[in-house]
Amino acid sequence: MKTLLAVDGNSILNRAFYGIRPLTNSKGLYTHAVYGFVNILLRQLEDNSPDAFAVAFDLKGPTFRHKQYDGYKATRKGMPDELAVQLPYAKRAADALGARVMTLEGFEADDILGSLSRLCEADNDEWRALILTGDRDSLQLISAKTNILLATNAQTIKFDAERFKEEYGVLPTQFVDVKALMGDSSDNIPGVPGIGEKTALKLIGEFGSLDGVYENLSSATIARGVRSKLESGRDSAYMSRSLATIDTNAPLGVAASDLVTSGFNRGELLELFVELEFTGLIRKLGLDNSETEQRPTQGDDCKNEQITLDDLSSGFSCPLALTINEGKIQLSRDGETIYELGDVDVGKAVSELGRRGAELIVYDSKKYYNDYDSIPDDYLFSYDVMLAEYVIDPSEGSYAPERIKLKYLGATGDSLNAAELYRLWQSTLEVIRERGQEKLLLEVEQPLAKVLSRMEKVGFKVDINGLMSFSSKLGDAADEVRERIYFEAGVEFNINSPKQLGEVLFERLGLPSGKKTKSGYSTSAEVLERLAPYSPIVTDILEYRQLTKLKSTYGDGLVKAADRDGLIHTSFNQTITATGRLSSTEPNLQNIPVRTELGRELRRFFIPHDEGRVLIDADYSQIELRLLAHISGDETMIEAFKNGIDIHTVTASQAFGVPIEAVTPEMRKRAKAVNFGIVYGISDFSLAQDIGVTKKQAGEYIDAYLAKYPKVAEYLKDIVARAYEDGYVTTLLGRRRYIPELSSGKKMLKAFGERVAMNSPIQGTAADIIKLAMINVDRALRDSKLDAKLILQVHDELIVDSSRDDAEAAKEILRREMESAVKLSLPLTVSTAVGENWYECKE
DNA sequence: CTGTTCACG
DNA sequence: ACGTACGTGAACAGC
Repeated sequence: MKTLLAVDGNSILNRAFYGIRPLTNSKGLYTHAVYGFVNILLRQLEDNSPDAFAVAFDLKGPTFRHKQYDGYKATRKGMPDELAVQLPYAKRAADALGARVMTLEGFEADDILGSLSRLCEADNDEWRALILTGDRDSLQLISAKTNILLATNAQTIKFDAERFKEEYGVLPTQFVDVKALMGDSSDNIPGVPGIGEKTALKLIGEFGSLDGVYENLSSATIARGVRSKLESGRDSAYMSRSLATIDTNAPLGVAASDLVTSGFNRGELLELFVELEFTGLIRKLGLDNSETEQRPTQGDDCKNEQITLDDLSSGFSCPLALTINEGKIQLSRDGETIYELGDVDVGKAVSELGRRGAELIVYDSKKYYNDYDSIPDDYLFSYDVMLAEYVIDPSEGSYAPERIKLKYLGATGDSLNAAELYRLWQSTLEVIRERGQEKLLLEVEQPLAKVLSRMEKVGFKVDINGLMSFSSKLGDAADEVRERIYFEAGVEFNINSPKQLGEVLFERLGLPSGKKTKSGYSTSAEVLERLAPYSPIVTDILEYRQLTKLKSTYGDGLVKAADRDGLIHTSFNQTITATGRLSSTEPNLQNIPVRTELGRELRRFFIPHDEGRVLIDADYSQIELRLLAHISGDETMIEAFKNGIDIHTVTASQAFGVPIEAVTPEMRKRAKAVNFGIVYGISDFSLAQDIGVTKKQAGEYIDAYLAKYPKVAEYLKDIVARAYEDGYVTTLLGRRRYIPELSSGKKMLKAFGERVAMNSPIQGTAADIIKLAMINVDRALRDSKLDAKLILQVHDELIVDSSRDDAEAAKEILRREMESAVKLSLPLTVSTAVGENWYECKE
């Protein structure tokens, strides 16, 4: 006998959804339900080797049961969004696994399964049916030729007639009659009010059927209370039975033999699993291209030719992918053949290839610029796959070769050979072109990588001795404060442990505890500041925190990071942020203290490379607000900037309805907070928190602001609407950020997505602009032959290390190139300062 | 390895 | 009734 495996798709998907902890892929798409769904299906396919395979799904619309009874499933909530988004993927998965995906208008998946099993019953022992579901309702379908595979959270149990009888004490065919009496709260089937499972099973067991029960109502074995309930619930019982009965005669229009499976569609499965990032399943099923196709990836599979540098004739002037594997240079010009260069210096090879006009494709060009000194100072790679992928999707999180390969080639493994790289060039370039992002990649990110490499190599000089002595002073100060804290607390403890500190403050000393964190009391500065009036210990703790932070992160941290010459070479990461900004690590030079005086002192130890040199600091004034004015086109705001009036004062004057001269410092402070809030995607709550007014008042400020800057209000509304429409937002140079949070069902996530939609175009455009400026500044400084070099970028600020003689000229180049990086409807202004150290570069 | 805190734009 | 600004990185504590 042949086997038909018929699956209740919705039911299995549901089980997986609730049974597995939520998981998303890197795009934020929920995937756990599909993951569980696929695994359950795979397991059953393997265990039962069915000849035919069908997966049935419910449709959205009403079924015949709804027409019969208004209340049917009325208490069911709709599918949560996190599950709904996975439904189409489950259908694709079912199809790719070789199933016939079936739906039928007016019927539920259950009815399709019932009707399929009926087909098997009626066919002279050619077919038997296995029904996979998580729903016990289907147990009524059990027969000699139909078994149920009941999926529970832990396992899948096979139900045949015997097993059913064991568990329920009645026959499968009697199951609907039991339901008729007991009802089903999950489907809102009423049954007979007051009759539960126990009574229902007993009654049906005794009288055989619903009819039997009602024919014997007067029987002595029925208790009086039960009898009266049965009498008044008679109509409800019959209606309930009808609702609970699975239709086995739905018009399917197929025979079991039509559902014979042709097995996995491996290509489809691979594509789907790549999108969902089910790497484990790809491996398990061996879907990886590198094993299933005759494509080159690893050693033996690909055509591998040994060549020498001399062999590289003019034939190699087309784009060439270059990788280094096990110290050997590999080249590919077609994505198939790998040419392996013998023992050749990488820098030499690159410059030789460049001289012959070859355009080289690499992965992570900055690394090559940094690692191979013999690459000529003006040499640029033609294409960087890592940066390309960042431009395609800056929120991916990881740009490891492993992930990019999986996404475009469906190949696993973390190595990258030249043939693979070549194919990644083809695939990513296609996407980049489609979206018009060539300029962003080829004229911004790629040239920037070279600039960043130069900056990293030059480094920022620090005064190590000065830094060490500052650090030790911080240590002494911290020791003193620590003793005071121990005295005030009456106990010695680890002040830097939030756990221990919380115990001391809120339990031992009994201070009023406010906010909580996941793991206990919050002891953040915000909380402690509120506690200051209660005990002098909190001010000491705040001071202790500041001192130890400055000492360990900056004092000691920077000393450790400096090389023997006192140079700090940070790493600029170009593929971290979702907005297009850079980040800086090991050490982070983008968060050197400035806001408090003591912290700011650290900047005195950031000095030029030599005696006779100076630092030049140039920063964009209010770049984000200017961009808000430009992007929204708000005339009032644009005018204010054009006239050079302080924007926060103008805002205060507008929002409070007073003349400019009448704006008080407090008004300006609040207006400034609103300006910031707007850029971040404001909420009244947070604004209130920030400036210490009521939520209501904060709301009024926002309303007043938006009324005075109507185009800003319009921009914020429009950008959110567009983000919902497109699923992403863009910057001036076409940088994209996808916002999957917007399609989340969760209110909080959605609200977050909306703030991201408001903020990213502004923050991202500012990032675009300073990147352009950096490329132009670097080029202009080099062309001018001035002795001045870019050494640091801090988001809206550039720092140059210059000879004293060239400082004025370099400063003007900085200003000019930064101000003219893009042309907007209002000027971008830059303020500059020159000093003996970073601290002095102010005003 | 995660959470908390705090440094920056 | 709930938790809230946007974007980062480093140090430390404590599982």
